[in-house]
Amino acid sequence: MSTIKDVAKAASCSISTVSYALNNDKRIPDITANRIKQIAEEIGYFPMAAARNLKKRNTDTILVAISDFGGPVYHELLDGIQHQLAKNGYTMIVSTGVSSNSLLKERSADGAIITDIHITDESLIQLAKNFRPIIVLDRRLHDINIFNMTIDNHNAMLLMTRQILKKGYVKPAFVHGVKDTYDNITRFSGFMEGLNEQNIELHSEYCGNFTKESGIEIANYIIQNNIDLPDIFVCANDEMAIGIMETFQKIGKEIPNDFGISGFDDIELARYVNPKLSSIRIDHFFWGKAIANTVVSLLKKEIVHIEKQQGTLMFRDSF
Amino acid sequence: MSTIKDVAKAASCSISTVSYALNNDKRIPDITANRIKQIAEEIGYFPMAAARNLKKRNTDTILVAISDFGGPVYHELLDGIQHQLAKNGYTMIVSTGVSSNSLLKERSADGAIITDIHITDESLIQLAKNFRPIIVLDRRLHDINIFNMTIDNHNAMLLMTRQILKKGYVKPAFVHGVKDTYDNITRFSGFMEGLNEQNIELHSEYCGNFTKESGIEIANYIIQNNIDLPDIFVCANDEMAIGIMETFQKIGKEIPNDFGISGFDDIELARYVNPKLSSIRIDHFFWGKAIANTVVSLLKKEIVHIEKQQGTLMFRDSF
DNA sequence: GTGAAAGCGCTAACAC
DNA sequence: GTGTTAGCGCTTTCAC
Repeated sequence: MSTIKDVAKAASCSISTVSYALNNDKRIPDITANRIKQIAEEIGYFPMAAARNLKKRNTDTILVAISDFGGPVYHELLDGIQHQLAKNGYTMIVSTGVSSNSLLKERSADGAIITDIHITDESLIQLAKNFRPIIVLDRRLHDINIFNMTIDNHNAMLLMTRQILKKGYVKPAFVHGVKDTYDNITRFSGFMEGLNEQNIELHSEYCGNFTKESGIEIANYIIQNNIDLPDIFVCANDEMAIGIMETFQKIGKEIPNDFGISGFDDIELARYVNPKLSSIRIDHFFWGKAIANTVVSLLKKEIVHIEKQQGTLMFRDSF
Repeated sequence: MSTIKDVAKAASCSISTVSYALNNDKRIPDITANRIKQIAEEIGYFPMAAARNLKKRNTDTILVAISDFGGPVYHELLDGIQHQLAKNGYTMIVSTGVSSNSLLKERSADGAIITDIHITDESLIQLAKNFRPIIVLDRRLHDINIFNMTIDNHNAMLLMTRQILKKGYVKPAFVHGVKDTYDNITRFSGFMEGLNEQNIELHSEYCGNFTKESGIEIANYIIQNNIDLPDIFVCANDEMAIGIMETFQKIGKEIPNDFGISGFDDIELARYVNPKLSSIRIDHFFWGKAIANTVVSLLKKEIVHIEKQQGTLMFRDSF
């Protein structure tokens, strides 16, 4: 492995000159700089991140911590973040699980974007004591170094609920995801506000965990216990909705004749299930770019204005 | 930000003692070690990666470079890799686009797993001059520091083709993905071997780029130019197959009555389209774990035995 | 315009 | 069992 010393030796100059040349310091004339760059290239020299980071006390890297790579929701978000970060000269690294914690604590990145329910609020607040900025997408935290960029779940769900009630549904059920998560709480509150506006009572509620499997379990539970059906299931996300749909269809129920159903996220599958699932679409690519811009601005100590990301109602055939 | 010096001061000992204690050196008695750990905890000290990496000349991190986060194929693979890497005390970071190149050149990781068609063979071979190990999943490269862990596309496609021909299809077309990629070349060669075994001629071939959109374009091209249809489209992946299916169905074609179709990868959608798409399933989670194990062994300088990952034929309703 | 040298935060060889 | 110290590869201040 070649170091800056090797380049200096080959170019018969000092290491500081090499460093200046490679970092485009204007003090070095172009002729010299180009010669040095050429030699560095020939030798196959590239500055080592660890050394540069240690000296400069920054990494030009942003960490994105996600819950897992399994969900269908992250792709566009990550692509959007990467796109915009690259434009601004930052490197994006993505991690899950225990890796995220190590990377954060070891300060392997200058900033962090968190959407990982496994990382506790406490650990984030602890981290924020000497790490900034932290952008959280999946919760609301109040700390000088933490910035909340969330989806306006409440509003989107309120609008959706209004449309549902307008269609004449009067026995609505809510299907929760992981109960104490930001997404679930705010989606539920938007739904309840919609119900209250029309003085409609909540018919029933079920608790899943945002997975299709939990939707299947809920449906089976209802079927096996012969529980009175709502006339519409309003679900905290698409995956649970799809699980419920498929399970009821297996025993011959017809949607939306026997009951309606709605989702949230507008995953690709929503357009493939039969009937097509009505849902709420978030432009994740756009949102990702906005998040990246915010991190970059924050890193530059600029003043930022943060708005909740709005959703678009996608009416299809499921209610 | 607290450093090892702060801990040393607080514990009234030298920084080396702190370092030893925190790294569980047996020379430090448990009582002392625990006291120091406790103090470090209170102070909120955590070793800085850049400093440790610089000194130790390794990062305990593995980089996974992928083409993008958009495809449906990577999730399980990444989860599998992360799972097994974490078990062995390694941190996984994932990157795309230009980020991958920087991270690699700057030696931000000890090893790399590459499945990114945007990274050229040349740059990989260049990198391999002083970086090891590099595991490539999407090509075959011969270099002392590069290890090829690929899917046995040829064999899987050969087996699939045999079954197709056994069903009586005689006018088979092949739908290419990005033409000079390893996956496309080997899938095509397996297909051709199957044809040759039975002396069946290739009816026609089309060239897409592994996306659903390219499948749609191909189908539209065929329709608009009124081209003679094959009796089966053998596609280099599911997404193109689904694009083709949907486009022909829009003009009233029925599958598999009017023609058959097959895919590769067995993405989740394959089971949701109508008719359900026959495809070739790769156990990506398992494969990911195998890849991680290989990297870890390589890093420990152990001898590794690498086998191509086999696929499973999933016969459904599309031919 | 260029070079010498300090020092970032750590680990580990060496001394005691 | 603990402390002193060199040095990893860079950037940057300061001197010339």
